Formats: sequence, structure tokens, C-alpha cells
Amino acid sequence: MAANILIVDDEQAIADLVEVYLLNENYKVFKFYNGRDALNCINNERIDLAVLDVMLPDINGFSICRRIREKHNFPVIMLTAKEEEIDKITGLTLGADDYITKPFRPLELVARVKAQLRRFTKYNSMEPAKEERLIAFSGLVLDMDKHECMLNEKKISLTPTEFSILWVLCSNRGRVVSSEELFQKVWGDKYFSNSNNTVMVHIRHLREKMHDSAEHPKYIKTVWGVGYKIER
Amino acid sequence: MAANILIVDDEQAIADLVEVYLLNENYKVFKFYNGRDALNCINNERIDLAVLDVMLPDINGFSICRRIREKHNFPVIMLTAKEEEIDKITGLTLGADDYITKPFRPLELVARVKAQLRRFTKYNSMEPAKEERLIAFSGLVLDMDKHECMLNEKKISLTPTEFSILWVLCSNRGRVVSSEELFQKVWGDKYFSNSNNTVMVHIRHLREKMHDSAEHPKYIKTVWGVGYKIER
DNA sequence: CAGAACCTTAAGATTTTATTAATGAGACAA
DNA sequence: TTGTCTCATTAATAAAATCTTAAGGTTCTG
Repeated sequence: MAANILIVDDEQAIADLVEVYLLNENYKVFKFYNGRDALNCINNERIDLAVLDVMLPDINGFSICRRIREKHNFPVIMLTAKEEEIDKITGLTLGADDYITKPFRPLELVARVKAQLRRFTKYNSMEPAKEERLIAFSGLVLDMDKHECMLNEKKISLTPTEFSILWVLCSNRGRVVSSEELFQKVWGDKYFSNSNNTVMVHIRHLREKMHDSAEHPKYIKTVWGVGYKIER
Repeated sequence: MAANILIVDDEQAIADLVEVYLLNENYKVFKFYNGRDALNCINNERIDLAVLDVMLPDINGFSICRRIREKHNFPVIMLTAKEEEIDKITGLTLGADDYITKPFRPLELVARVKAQLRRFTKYNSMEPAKEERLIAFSGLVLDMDKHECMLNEKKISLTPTEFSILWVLCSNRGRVVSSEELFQKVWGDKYFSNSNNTVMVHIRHLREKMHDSAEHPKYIKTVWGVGYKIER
């Protein structure tokens, strides 16, 4: 599972450079040149690791780190200029998991990022290799082994197709999934045409069973012209 | 799979040494003692990787790197003297993929060369196109996966066309994009005529949703006779 | 000032999605 | 085999959202 990594550095060249290296490793990168945008992002995206510059124009890197620690648990790596020796202790004390002094070798940074992610996933016992058999979030539980769906403690019985569709939506939650992609993933690589409204009908049935509606969707949202989506 | 490797170093002893080690690994080596000959070679041979010395008598190694990047996509490894610490970031920023400080162990160089070639081939074969899925700057966040737009912490809902237009403008931020180019990129390669004002109407809608105005634009600026532009 | 480029507005054309009902396919038991 | 049941698909229609067009107004530039 590709991790989401937050980068914050006001020196655009450096942020861009780090981005290139992390993209290369198949991470999804959220890059910001100031603290405000970054903090904004943290509340809206699932971030797995942050790389923070200490010196930022608006918000101090340490402050961001502290703000992260208030609500989140992912590792933080601080970037500091070589002269700021004194700050090292401070940064680590405030909750950073590692720090790198500038100028640094990008490959070293990549190595540290990987190390942190490894350490973190290890301690959290998230098995990256094994594919998920159970999805559970905000009142919704999908059990692939039992082929069962629970919504707010109550079991709702879904047909195989309905279950598959809901599974795909849930395992991609937070992201819009197009009808075409749904069709591909649920029915296999069959040909899909727009005149085929079978996905739509199943969505309708799902919503009915989940006591959801198209106008005011609690779960399955329609994103016009794009697809369907379940919020995280 | 024998790769073609370009070596440029005015210190002949070093160039020769590197050559020996790379020949040993069954790479084909193109060796030059100055930048001019190297640049000449680049246009005539298929090069898979370059090892460039920073200090050259005629053309700076960084310049060569930049010239390579203008037309080619292969990895570049820079060789720098240990004192040139400051240049490190610069060199990497200008597009180098790795650097090695002199004196270096030849085997380390060979290892780095292999790593770059591995990374590069992986990068080029696995993923079809590593396009950005997220754009974020100065209070504006565009998330292609969520198909969501945030402006100053507030979500604004855009239609597919509006989203596409804003995406094109943002991914070309700092540059003026003509109506024609917008049309091409958003609608595909359909025919565009000046009597078609649909782009204009969508811009208008975008501005409305962003609480922007044509007279005093905060985001989408009109560049008279040219097109539209978003500042970086 | 005149013409060109751009802005605004709103109607109706088009596209996409929702709903509903009917048909068909397959499983399973009598 | 036949009838019944469940589920998947299709089709027709309705509803909604979006897109395009066109007309008239405004602003800019030489």
C-alpha cells in the first residue's frame, strides 16, 4: 500500500527535489511551500509520514510538528540547516522521529523515510503485503470471509454484486470511483458502455438497503460526471 | 541489456579509471575529457546514463546536465570535489539524479550507476505516466482522486469541466494559458473557433464559485489578447 | 472613438443520473 | 421436469445537473 507523504519546505527547489525522489518510490506526495497549506491538508488527507523544514515563513516547523502530534500518530522527519545544531534536541523533543541536516543526499532522505515507515508499520502491526479481508470504518463493517455487511450494528444482507460494489467503494474510500472502473473491478475486464446502467441500478439497491438517498447521501455520494465515492 | 554510459571528466586518470570499472560490468562506455565533445556525442548516440564531473575546462558540469535535461531523460550522476559542498543541492536541483564526492571508491560508483539504471528502467516500464494527482499552493488545493477543490479551508464544488479548466490553469500556474490551449486540453483535440465562448463562460462560473471577479481577480487573471493565468 | 476582446446572463439543448418495472437466467427443491 | 425463488440485466421514462449558444453589455487598446 503506497504511503502518503507530506512535504513542507519553503525552498521550492528542495521540496520539488524531495518530491521527485519520493514519487519515484511510488509514494503519493502532498507538497507544500508553507505551513498554512500543510496544516490544512493534514486534516483532510490520510498522511503516513511528514517531512518538515524547520525554517518556514509562516509557521515554525516545530509548531507544525506539535500540531500534528495533537491529533495524529504518523512519523515526522525534520529538515534543518547544519548550523541550527541547538534546535536538534528541541525538534526531537517536540516529537520528531528523525532529522536530517541540509545539505543532505536525497537518497539518504529516501532511506530514512523508508526506515520510519518500516518502523511505524511494524509497531502498528499493519500487514502491508496481506490483502484486506475486512473493512471497518464509521459504522460500516464489510467482512469478505463471511461475506457479510453490518451497518450501525445491524446486519444488512447484500447480493454478491452489491457486496462487491460496496467493497470496491470502501476499499477506495475517499476517492471517486467511476462507473467504468467499478464495472471493471466487479465484473472483470468485460466491455463497458455508457448505455449499460446496471452499475447504477445496483447503486440504487445498495442505497435502498443502507437507507441512503441520492439527494442527501450519507454513504454513497454521486460525483457528477465522474463517479461514486464514499467519504473516509 | 548492456547500457551505454557517458563519462565526462577532464582529469584523464579518473575518467580512465571509471571507464575500466564500467567496462568490467559490460557497459558500453563513451568517454570524453571535455564538455563540448560530450554534448556532441549525446545527440548522436543513445545514452542511458551519464557520469559528469562538475569542474570542466570548457562547459560547467551543471550546464551539461541542464542541456541533457532539455532533450533527454536518462539519469545523470555528478562527480564533485569534497569541498564543493554547497554545489550539492544546486547540482541535484538542476536535474542530476545522484552525486558522488571525490575521492570515491570505484565500486561505490559502480553501485550507484547500477542503482540509477535499475531505478530508471523500473520507473519507465512499470508506471505508464507518473502524473500529479494533487496540486496545492497558496490556499488552493486540487485533489484529482477526491475530485475536490478546497479554497482557504473551504470546499467548493466544481463541475467536471470547471475542475478540468482549473486543473489546467493550476498545473500551468505562472504561465498564461490561451483559450485555445485550454479548449484543447479540456475538451480533447476538437476544433476550436474564436466564436466559441464556452471557455469564457466556464471561467466566469469558476470565478463566481471562487468569489473572484474579472475586474480585480485574486486568482484567475485575464491577460488581454493572450489568455488566462493563475499566479504562483 | 471605433473595433476588438472580453464579460454577463439566461434559455434551451445535451448529458448524466435516478427510478421503476419488466424480462431473463440460474439454482434448487418438490 | 416443473415451479418458484433470487438475483442480474435491460429498457423506458423522469429528473437533475451541466454545457453551449447567443445576444447585449462592458472594457480595453491603438
